[in-house]
Amino acid sequence: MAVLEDRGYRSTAPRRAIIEVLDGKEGGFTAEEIGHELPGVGRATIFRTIKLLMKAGVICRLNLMDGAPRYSLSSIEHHHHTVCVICGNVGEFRATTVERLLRALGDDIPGNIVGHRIELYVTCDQCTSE
Amino acid sequence: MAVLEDRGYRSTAPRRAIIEVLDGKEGGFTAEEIGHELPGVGRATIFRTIKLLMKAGVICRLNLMDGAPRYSLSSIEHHHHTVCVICGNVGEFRATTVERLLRALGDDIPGNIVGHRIELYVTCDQCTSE
DNA sequence: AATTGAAACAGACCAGGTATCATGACGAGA
DNA sequence: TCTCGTCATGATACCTGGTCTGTTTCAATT
Repeated sequence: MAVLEDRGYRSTAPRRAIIEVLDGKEGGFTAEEIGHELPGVGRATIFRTIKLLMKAGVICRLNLMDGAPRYSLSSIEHHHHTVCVICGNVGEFRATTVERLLRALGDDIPGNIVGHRIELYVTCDQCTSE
Repeated sequence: MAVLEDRGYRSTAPRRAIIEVLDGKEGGFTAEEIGHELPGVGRATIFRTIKLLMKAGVICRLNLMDGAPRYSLSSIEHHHHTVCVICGNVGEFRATTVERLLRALGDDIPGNIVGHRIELYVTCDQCTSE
């Protein structure tokens, strides 16, 4: 994860620590969680670094069904999310058909589409089997 | 708007006042806005009533691109939203193709889909022309 | 009219996030 | 490797969106 150097950001200890922690988080995470695992790092720094990593495209923000925010590593370029409504686990999926559909939809919708958000709420296999 | 009576909720002055205010809000609104227009009504009551109206299906919650919450009247059954990234104006649209697509997508996605959220971010005609 | 339980209010509280600011760390260039 | 401007940091205060609690009020029954 040479995100920082690659993009000309300073490589500082707190940033490296945060990235290190994120690296192990496959199913999404909250800002709080990070703060909890890195008590030495200031709250503001955590939010600042999250924002920075979002701008860098490394992570993205999404909402649980009740609106609670959650972040997730984005391993692939453009994608959407599935979120388990029980455990909050986040998955990614990609569907070119979705994009094509949205493009087509653009004709029926007033204004210019500049972005979109698609979230599927699921009960994940693990939660279902319990 | 006989939402309250229809659903067996009590018809109280604050609730009626809130519904009255909402009735004029076509382009979405925030809880704060309502509170501002009805200084006599407690903050808690506003949030409670919003929640109640969501449960009743009268309004629904959505997120601006930065995650800020916004509410909007839902005139039609199941629909999705367009949100202007500049003025925050909210529109509705409906596309059965979307639903069909999502159903098809379900096969490729682990877990059971229990809900979804689709938001299109646009620059509305009014904002574009300025 | 009396009762009563749902709903209201005020206000404390919580979570997520931003702004401010003095201090400290990076790292490019000499 | 020293120096110095710039950028990042942590502490803290603040903001916004929303919930919880305890007490009071009021709508709907009796």
